[in-house]
Amino acid sequence: MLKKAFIGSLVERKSELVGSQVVVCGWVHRIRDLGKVKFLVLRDRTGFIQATLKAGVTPSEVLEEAERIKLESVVCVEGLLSEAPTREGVEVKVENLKVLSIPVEPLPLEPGESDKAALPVRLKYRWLDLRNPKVSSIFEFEAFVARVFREYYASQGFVEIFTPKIVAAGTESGAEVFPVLYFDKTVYLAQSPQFYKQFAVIAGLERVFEIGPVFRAEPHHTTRHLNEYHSLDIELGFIENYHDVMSYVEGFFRELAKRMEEDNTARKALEVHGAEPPRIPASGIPKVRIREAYEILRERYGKVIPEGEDLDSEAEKLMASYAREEYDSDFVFIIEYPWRVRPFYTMRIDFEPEWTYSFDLLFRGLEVVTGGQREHRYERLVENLESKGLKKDDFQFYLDFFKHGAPPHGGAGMGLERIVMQSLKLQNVREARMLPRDTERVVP
RNA sequence: GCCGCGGUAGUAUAGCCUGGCCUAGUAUGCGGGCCUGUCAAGCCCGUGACCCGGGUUCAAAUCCCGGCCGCGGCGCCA
Repeated sequence: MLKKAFIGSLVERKSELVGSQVVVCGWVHRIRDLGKVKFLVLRDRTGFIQATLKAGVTPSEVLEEAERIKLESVVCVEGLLSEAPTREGVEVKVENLKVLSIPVEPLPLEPGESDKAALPVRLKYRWLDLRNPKVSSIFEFEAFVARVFREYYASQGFVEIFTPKIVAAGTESGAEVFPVLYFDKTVYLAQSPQFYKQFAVIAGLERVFEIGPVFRAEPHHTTRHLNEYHSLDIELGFIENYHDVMSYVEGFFRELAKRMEEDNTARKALEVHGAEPPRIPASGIPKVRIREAYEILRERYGKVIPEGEDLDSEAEKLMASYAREEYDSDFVFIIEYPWRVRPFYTMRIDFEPEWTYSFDLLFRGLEVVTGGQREHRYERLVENLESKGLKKDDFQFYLDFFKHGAPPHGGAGMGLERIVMQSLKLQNVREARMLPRDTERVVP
């Protein structure tokens, strides 16, 4: 390895390393050339460090080589780590220098302040945008969320599964899937692992989770939709009711909030974005029946949502204010959604079939989780399908799973990028995706 | 899909409403020069832009129409 340590760790261990030889590799973030003294600020994802070259001290062939360096050149320097009046408190007195790469044309975007550029420009030159530590911290944070998700559910006895992304039919409707040419037939990109995570539960794995991409062919033009995003899915068998599912969802967010306080990477990301870990009341995330929500919205905010309709995004924001004011919570569960706005596999309430055992979780006013109890009784499932006007034949492969013993079960799907967006208070989900795919964008 | 807003150097912007004072200003980058302790280094010189097409007018970055591209709201959803 050319590089032995991240810059951040060298700086962290400065008290033991000062006075010793170090090798530092990174990108040239700044060049301050005073003629006979030259300062290079080197950067990697973990931090900055100054490298100093001085006429009469640094070997002349090294000084000469340093003349070639431009901003964002990739270099390794070797020298004595010394105390210095820099931000980091140290600098490297360069004795040897290797230029590994020099930009071949002027930079279209300056990494140091790329977050001030317009989003389309940043996305076009994302490899430069990501060099801005404020931007890379988003993806370190995303990895953190995924890691906590994986660790939390594994610790609760869930098995990680990997389901197909090439599927024969859409999950709920046919309209919002991307067709793909698969040998001599048309298949689709999965818009949810829904059927297959239920498959895994019924197949006896009982509790499963998956982190994977999903594809939505909707032509949205908003700050909260992507055509390709990552779904954090869970599904569990032998539940008593859908509150069991919500407990596991809440458990994850509680763990996530806790680890945001403890984890250095997460803390740093929150700090540079001016965000704080979410507030969850000790008494639990509040649960509001959607029928109550209609009333709250009407009486408290003068916002009318007709009975049996879904909440629109304004209503979701208002319910977030309600949760903050009444419960000091950044989260609120909206429960018992109307049957007409939920997919056919949702379990309906026995004595009120127009309503369902389902929920959404709003995080600071944005829907980040959807879940509920699934219908596991074969005949009921067929009825549900018919009630939605769907053809039984199109879903027979799925119905077959339920023919040979299916426990009561439920689950949820969470949008990874949305969780990152809301945690860090980003203005646009695209910022939470390294290379977002939207209606127009397929490169880079 | 429907609706709204926008497009000025590599980047970020001023100018547009109220046409002429625009030979299009500023910052940063880029090229060159000075400087032995800078830290968003500083100073000097230079470089570089009105999305495309049509129209109105003596005169268009500015007003009008069309196109292309971008952004956002709604719907739908994570």
